[in-house]
Amino acid sequence: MPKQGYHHGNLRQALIDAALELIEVRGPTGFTLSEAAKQAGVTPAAVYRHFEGREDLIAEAALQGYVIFADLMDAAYNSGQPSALKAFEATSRAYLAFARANPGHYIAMFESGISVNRTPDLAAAANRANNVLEQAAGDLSQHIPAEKRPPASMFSAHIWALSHGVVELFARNSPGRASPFPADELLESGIGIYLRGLGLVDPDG
Amino acid sequence: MPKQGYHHGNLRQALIDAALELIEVRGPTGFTLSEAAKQAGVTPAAVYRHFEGREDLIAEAALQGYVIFADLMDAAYNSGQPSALKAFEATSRAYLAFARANPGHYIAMFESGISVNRTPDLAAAANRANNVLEQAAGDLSQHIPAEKRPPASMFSAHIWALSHGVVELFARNSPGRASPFPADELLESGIGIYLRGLGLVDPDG
DNA sequence: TGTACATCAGTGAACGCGCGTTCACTGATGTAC
DNA sequence: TGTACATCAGTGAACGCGCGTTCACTGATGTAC
Repeated sequence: MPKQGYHHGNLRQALIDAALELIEVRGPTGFTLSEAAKQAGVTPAAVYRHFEGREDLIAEAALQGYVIFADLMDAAYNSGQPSALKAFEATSRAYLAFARANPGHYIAMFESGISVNRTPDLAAAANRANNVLEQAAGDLSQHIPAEKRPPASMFSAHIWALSHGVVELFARNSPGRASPFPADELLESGIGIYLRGLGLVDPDG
Repeated sequence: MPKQGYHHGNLRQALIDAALELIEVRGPTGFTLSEAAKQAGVTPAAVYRHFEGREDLIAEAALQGYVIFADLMDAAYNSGQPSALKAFEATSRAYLAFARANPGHYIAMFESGISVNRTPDLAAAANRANNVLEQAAGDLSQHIPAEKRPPASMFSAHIWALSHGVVELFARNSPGRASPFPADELLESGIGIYLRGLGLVDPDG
């Protein structure tokens, strides 16, 4: 239970939460440190007790995002085991679900311009998420004859790009850009066709 | 030939060009009207002779982008005729080529937060580009048996999303995110697999 | 061709604003005895 | 349990800055006669 009064109790996390909300609403660069402080009920100067500055606050928000993201992907992967196909499909669904449920995190991670190599922590968290997807793709590609099997990293890059594109163009309400189909349906069907192209699902499915 | 001296001659376009350069370098929100004016060799106040303000300048840059984009897509589509497959593949390649050659335009169009419905001109230009891709997808899908044929708009949304994802994640040097493969190779192979999944190209290709 | 004048694209100074960051400070908390 | 004191998370005032926008103006351009 957070303490009250002069000392905030958990200002650090409150600032991150405020930042996430503002990033979601105002966009990655519309976000201001001062406003985040205000929203947390605190003077802008107080932020400097917990972060080195504006960039550091955003980076921390992104880091928490990557951790949640990697955990989600990992859980999804495991939930589909031992079927390589089910595991793979679950991770794809987890990608979209994460972007939906955590738009602030998603923006901080992918649109804020924060380098993933800013800190070792951040790079590690980002890598962990990437590795889950690559693992899922690798498992699945074992079912393709070795001589016509694309590298797992290419496979996973395709899926990542398709997922990211669906999120950016059709899942967030891009100003003025109407989605022709629900994002999850679009992603699911796209991946289905792609997997058929790899010979991994029934052509008459 | 532009005039010289007190009167600039073609300040309007010079401002748009400066904006495009700055948007490319500084990002969609890092761009400032004052800096664009400075780069065009003019006082910030002069901008208001040609645009209503900052937003209007960005919107104009986006509009020019959509026009170029639609023209490119259209030319690519025609270049592949009468083969539906060639026309389709050419439009996909044109997408990536445009993003590569016109990063400022691309950002103004897709990442600046400018609504595509801001003006009728803008909406029309955006629609024209979209229609080319949808047309190409529609032509191609005629080769799929009608009962297992996805709607052309879904088909084109898949390709658009994949292209956009490749551009965002792997074509621009996303800070700290190394591309596992060249972007064009990634897009080409991804689309190849997708088309195979639709039964539109030789499974042993 | 030369002059008078209207047009209008630019200037430059000023504005109010919110930003990120710094600093000396203060007052609440927690610990030692 | 009570008191003295160290710690440290917050305050609030101040800073310099660049922003977008406005305004009255000026001087170059182009046209009418």
